[in-house]
Amino acid sequence: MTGERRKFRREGADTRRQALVLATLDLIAEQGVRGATVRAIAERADVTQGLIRHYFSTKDELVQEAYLAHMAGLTEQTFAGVAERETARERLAALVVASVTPPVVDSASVGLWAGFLNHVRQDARMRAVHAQTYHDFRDRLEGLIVAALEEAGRGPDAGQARRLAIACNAVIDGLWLEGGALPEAFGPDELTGIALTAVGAILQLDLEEAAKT
Amino acid sequence: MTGERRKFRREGADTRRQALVLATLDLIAEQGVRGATVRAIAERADVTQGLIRHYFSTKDELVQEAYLAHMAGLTEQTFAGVAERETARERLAALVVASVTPPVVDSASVGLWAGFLNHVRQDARMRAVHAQTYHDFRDRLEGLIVAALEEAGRGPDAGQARRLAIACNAVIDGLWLEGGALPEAFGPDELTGIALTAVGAILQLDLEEAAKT
DNA sequence: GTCGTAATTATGCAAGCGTATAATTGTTCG
DNA sequence: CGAACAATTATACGCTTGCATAATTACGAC
Repeated sequence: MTGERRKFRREGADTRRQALVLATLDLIAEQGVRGATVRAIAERADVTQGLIRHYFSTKDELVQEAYLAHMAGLTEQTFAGVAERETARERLAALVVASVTPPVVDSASVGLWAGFLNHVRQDARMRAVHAQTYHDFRDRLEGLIVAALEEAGRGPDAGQARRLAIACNAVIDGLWLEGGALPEAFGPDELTGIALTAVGAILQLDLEEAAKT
Repeated sequence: MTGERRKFRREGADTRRQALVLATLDLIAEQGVRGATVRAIAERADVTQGLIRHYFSTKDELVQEAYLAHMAGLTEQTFAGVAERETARERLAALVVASVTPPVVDSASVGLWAGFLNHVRQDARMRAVHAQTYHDFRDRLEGLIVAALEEAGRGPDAGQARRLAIACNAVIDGLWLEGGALPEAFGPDELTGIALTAVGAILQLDLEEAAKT
């Protein structure tokens, strides 16, 4: 019984890095940050742990890249299908609906986000990623809000637009969070209706009709 | 130089348990869950680590109790001073303001909450505490909303009341979260104004005037 | 007082962690 | 075909972790 050395295939750097990032996200989502050990990540990505050090000089570096990937994916999922809509109001409604619907609303995704938050509070680079993601999303939301209001003949000034975007973003974030953290607390389409009504009330726009398109 | 054994005082069980819980919360808030090791907690509480096992049969038990204490404290802080107000609308406004103002809005507090969330997703007992805290807060909020609307001559039905409470709760949660996670992103009283306007818009009530009382 | 006991300290252990480094092996290029 | 090189595996080290257990000590009861 000679201990046989494991066979392996060579892969490009991008492929391997991506696989490791994906494995990291899976593990954090499933078992929290504690479960995402170097050994577990390597096993999930079907490599040995030494390889991680070959692509990331430290584990924090890997975690940081995973965070970036997760946040980018979240924003992308949320805005998918928004641009196709005809009117600005419909685009806004589509964004609101997507924000509180799977796959964006998801227990694992919220857990992932929460797991990262403490890293964010301690690492300056991760804090920068966090701030950038947040402002990026809010700016795009603000753009949609301004367009929808102008479409309705009401152009808000800059200060108003900012405040409206913050408020709408808060509703969306709050519902996203609660929907992910307590999935069984809400009915199937309940969050969608509440989100449209609430954002509509804040902006004084009828979004519920616009969402049906 | 004989290694001198450490002097100590005997304390009641309640005192020590509370001290350990407080030390745990401090550490999680400051350094995240990773920093809250048994040894660090003991040092912060000025005892040796063995004592923790004397009061809590496992570390998770201590963490669970700390979570309970934190959530209870948060709710208590939020509702402090609400009952004293004259009208229901003023009470509601006071609650909204308190929810997005320090000490409730606080980076460490949000970090603490996020740090617990992953424990919550994995431990059934912690999930129960989480759900209970959330529903408790939302029910009290719903009570205030119904009272304020009735005061204004508009009594919502049960379904409406529930949806309004969920929406207002989402605004509050979202602003609480963002205010705590990105303190520098908002002006001093900005969150207060936005919260009052947004909740007021959802309920179609003027809360900004009521908050001045 | 001194005695009993519960509170507290001291010490140790096995497991898991991130990281470092040396040994192999697949791949590419002449 | 063979040599060079990077990708990958294998192994090990030092540290920290949560938990266990034995040794001490403060404090109240009598």
